Amino acid sequence: MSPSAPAPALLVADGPPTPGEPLALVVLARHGVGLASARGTWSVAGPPARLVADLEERLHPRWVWWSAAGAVRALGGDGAPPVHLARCHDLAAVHRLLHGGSRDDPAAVWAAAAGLPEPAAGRRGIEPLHGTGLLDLDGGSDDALDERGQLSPAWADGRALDDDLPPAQLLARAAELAGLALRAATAQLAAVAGLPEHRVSPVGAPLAVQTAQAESAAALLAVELEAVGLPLDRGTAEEIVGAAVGPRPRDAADDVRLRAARDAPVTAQFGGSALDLRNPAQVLDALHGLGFDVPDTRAWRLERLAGAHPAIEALLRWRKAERLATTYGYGWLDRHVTADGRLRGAWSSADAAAGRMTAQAGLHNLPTELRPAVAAEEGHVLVRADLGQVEPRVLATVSRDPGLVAATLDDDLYAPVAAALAADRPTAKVAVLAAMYGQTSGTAGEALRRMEKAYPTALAYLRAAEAAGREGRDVRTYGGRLLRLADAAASGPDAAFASRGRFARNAVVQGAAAELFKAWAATVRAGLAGTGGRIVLCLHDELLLHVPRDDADAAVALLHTALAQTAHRWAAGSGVRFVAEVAVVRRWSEAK
DNA sequence: CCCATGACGAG
DNA sequence: AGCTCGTCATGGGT
Repeated sequence: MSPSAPAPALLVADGPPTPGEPLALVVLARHGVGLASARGTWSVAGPPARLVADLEERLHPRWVWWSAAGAVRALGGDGAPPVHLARCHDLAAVHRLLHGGSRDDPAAVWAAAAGLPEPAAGRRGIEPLHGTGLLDLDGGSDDALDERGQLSPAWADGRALDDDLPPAQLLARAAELAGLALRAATAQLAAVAGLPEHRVSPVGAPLAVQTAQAESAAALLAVELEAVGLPLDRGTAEEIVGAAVGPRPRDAADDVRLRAARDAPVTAQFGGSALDLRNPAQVLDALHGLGFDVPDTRAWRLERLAGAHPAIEALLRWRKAERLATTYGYGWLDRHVTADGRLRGAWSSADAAAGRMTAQAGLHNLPTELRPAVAAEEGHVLVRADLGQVEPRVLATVSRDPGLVAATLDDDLYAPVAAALAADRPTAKVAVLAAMYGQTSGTAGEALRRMEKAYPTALAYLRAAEAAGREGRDVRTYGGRLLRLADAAASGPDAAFASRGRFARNAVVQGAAAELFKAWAATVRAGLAGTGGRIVLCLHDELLLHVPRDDADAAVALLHTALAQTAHRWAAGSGVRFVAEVAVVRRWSEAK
C-alpha cells in the first residue's frame, strides 16, 4: 500500500512481453491490483491507477477484466481511466455476445466459460443449500470456487474483496480472481474462434474475434462516455425550455399553479369539464364526446384529425410542450447537467435485443429543439459523422446479394434500387425498409414483390431469420452475437409468433449494423488516443466528437479512414461500400 | 412499492 | 407502417 511499492518487475523478468498479450486485472480500490498472464498470477501493492498506467505504458497489454465498469470504477479518479487503455477483453461483453440474454455478472460469466449450468441469479442472495450463510455474508469464504466449480457468491459480488480484510489476504485474493478471469477469457476466446465463419475473404482475425474485441472496446467506451459527458450549453437549454413551458417554478406550489395554467386553455377547448390531460383514458372519453371515433389518442392518429376541431390541435401542442416540461425540463437539466456544462448518463454497450448501444438521461432521444444546446466548448468544435443508409448496406454485406452489393457503390443506394424496381425513389426506400422491418400491412406489397425478384438473396436471408424467429430457433448475427429466440417461443397467440418473426428479421440487420458501428467507434477511439479529442456521443449510426479546433481536419480524416479500415475488415470480400457524412460544427443542430 | 400501460422522443 | 431503446404519468395490483 505504500507509494514506494515495487513496480511489477516480475512481469518483464521472463523477457519482453508481446504487446497485446492478455493480462487479467482485478483492482483493489485501496490496496493494489491482482494480475494474471500466461506466465502466472501476481499481486502488486500500490495505488492502482498508477500501477495500471505504468503497466499500460510498459506492456501495452490486452486488459482482461470482469467488466470495464467495475475495473475502471475501482481505479478511482473522475470515472475515466487514468490513461488511454488501448486494448481489452471484457468478459461481461463477450459473454453477452456468445450467449445472449441479459445476465453478465461474474457468476454467470464464469459458469458459462467453465461449461457449468447457469447459477441462480441471487443478487446478494444467500444460497441456502450451499456454504454457511454467515461466512458468505461477511465475505469470509476462503474458496473462490465451490465444490461444483461455480464461483462462490462472495467472490462473485465483491464481498470477498471487502476493504476490511487484511491487505495481504486481499492481494492474494485479487491475484486468484485475476487468474480465474484469465481462464474465463481463454475459454471465451476459444468459443468465439470456434463460431462458424460467415466471411468470404478474411482480413485479420476471424470476424467473431474482431467482434469480441470491438464489443470489449465499446464496453470501455461506454464507461468513458459517462465520465466525459456531452457538452451542453445550459443557458441555451434553459432558453429553449423556457420558451416552451415558461419560467422555472419557484417552488412546488408554483409548479402546480403553472401546470394548471398550461392545462386550462386546452381543457376549455374540450368544453371546460374536469379533464385530466395526463390521463389517456379521460382524453379518449373526451374525444369520443366530441364525436371522434378513435381507438387511442396517439399523436400520429390525431394529426389526421387536426383541423376537424380546434381542441385536437390544442391538445397536440400541449403534449409537445408537456414533453419538454416533464422529460426534458428544468428537473432534467438539474439532475443530469453538471456545473461544468456536461450532460451525463449511464451507457450500456449492448442492449439485450440486438446489441445496440443504449444511454440513459435522455442522451439517445434528445428532442431536435434541444440540439442547439449541445455546443462545443471554447477553443473546440464538434465533429459529427453519420453513416449513410447503413442498414441496407449491412444487409448487402451479410446476405452477399449481388444486386444489393452493386447498389452500395452508389452514394445514394436507393437510386439504383429504384431503377431495379422500376419505381420512384420514395417507393424504393419504403420497399427496402419494409423488407427489413417485416411490414405486414400498407401499400408496399407490389414493391416488395419486385424486391423479391431484384434481390432474391437478400430477401431469402431475411425470410430465413423470420422463420427462425417464428419457430423459436436461436440465430447468430453476422458478427457472431447470439439472438435468443428459443426462450420466448414456448407458446403464445399467433400475433406473438408474427411479432417474434419480425423481431428476428430486423435483429439480424440491426444487430450486424451495431457491430459495424462499434468496430468503427473503437477504431476512432484508438485514433484519438493522445489527442485532446474525445467521442462524446454514440447514436446507432452517428458519432459526435469534441475536439480542439486545430484538430478538426485531422478528426474529419480520422472518421473517414477509420470507416474505410473497419469496412475493409468487417465487410471483407463483399464489395460493399460504406459512406459517412462528416461535418465540423459548433452546435449539434448545425450539421445536416 | 412494484409493474403494466399509454404516450412520445430518438435512431 | 414494420424494429429497438429510455422516460414520465397514471392506475391497478400487491
